[in-house]
Amino acid sequence: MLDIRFVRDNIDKVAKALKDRGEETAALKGIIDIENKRRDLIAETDKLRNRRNLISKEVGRLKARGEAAGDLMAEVLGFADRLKELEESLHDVEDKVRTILLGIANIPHASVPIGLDEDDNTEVRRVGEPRRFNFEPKNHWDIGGRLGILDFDRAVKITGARFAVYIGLGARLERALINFMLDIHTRENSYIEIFPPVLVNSDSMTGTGQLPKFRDDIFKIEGWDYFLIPTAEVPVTNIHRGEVLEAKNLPLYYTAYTPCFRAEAGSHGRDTRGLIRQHQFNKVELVKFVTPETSYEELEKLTGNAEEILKRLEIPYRVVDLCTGDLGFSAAKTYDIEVWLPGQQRYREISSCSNFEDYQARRAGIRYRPEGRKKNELVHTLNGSGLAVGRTLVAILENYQQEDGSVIIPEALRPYMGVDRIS
RNA sequence: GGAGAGGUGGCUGAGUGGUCGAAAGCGGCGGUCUCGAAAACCGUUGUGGGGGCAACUCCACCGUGGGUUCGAAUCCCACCUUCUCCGCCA
Repeated sequence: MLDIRFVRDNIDKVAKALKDRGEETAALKGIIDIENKRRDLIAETDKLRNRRNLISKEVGRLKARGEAAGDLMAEVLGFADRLKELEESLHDVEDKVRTILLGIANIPHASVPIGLDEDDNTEVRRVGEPRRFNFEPKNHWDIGGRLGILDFDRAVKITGARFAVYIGLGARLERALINFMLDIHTRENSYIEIFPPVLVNSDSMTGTGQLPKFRDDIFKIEGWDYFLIPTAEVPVTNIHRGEVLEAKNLPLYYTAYTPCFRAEAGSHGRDTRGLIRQHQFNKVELVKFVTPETSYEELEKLTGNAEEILKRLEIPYRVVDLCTGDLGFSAAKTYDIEVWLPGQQRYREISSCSNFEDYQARRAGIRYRPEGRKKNELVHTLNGSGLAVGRTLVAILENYQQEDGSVIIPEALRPYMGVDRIS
């Protein structure tokens, strides 16, 4: 959420930001009027409340002395209805302002390339050489199917489309990857491990920005104000919702493995086969709470932490700087990490690392008290996948496949697998 | 699921209708003392918002949302939540 005072004073900047994102600016129309109305209402209600408070005190004094106070009490009754009306209008207008603000996307950082869609993203770096195959590399669903470690047909029976059953060494590989990632992040990069609830309430979903705008993308539990998390970002960021953090405890680094659930509304026909786009998938997430002046430096470090996993696994990837049109709703800047998939002959997103600046912190009320200063400030929040586990498994199957259909396990993963090949 | 007791400032904890935004203690910060520190003593110390260049001033906030009243931390209703006992349960 943007600061209403910022919006009021910089309406042109906000409009340009939305335009750069390719979003409607209609929401901005009238927000200034509503905000002015809000402030007028505050002035008027406060004036009446002040009068009422003064009178009430006087009534108290008079009654203590046993004197009559009927006239004063009558005066308050004279404007009681008016005050009630004003308070209701104020309530109403405050809700309106908040609703509009909740629907306005974050302002992209100045360094974000202007562009329409993913074709305008800027490649930042490429790491690792795609392997040359002396045979036609297969898709991961073919590899996994033949090895008997992935079963999509039975998942349809159990649940439906966009689910998978992992079997035997397939299940073990998924679990090995989770442990491998968590171990690196906790032991080498001092992230604190979290295992959060995977059902969250609507306040949490609003805090990180999924609600109210992206209701269709998430699963809701019928009859409850509970939602299945689309990412661990939601419960982990909301750990500190409504809190004032100690400056000396910042930056805070958290990592969490969770299953993630996405409705994938509007992506019918895309990635219908295989593990790439599932309703349920595993992810190890990295979340940071930092002071504003360090957040961009922290974004670079966080992205590096995610990249480290692919380096250890020796899988080629590239990092792209998302353009304004591809940037997520709450993010000010995002780096995507894309792995090379020989089966598709292209790079596919495996991690998204973002700096939200104070956008989520303002929604969720996450502040800190800066050293030596009196006023509390909003923290900056960041998060990134470190990594999407299912897609990492895909990358391993496709990059490490052999002509005979077997798959070699990357060196770094062997202690977690207990075997060096799946065949 | 049933019965009961609670939710007050960073923490502990008083406050059951009228200068209560809230006693007291602890903690924090500043100072005196000290070579320095501790102790002791003195002072200070919640959040958000409106107006004002500022000094300052006003409003709101005692789990959340409603209600009663001239006036609510205090009374009423609903909800959330914590604890204890019983039941159930991986």
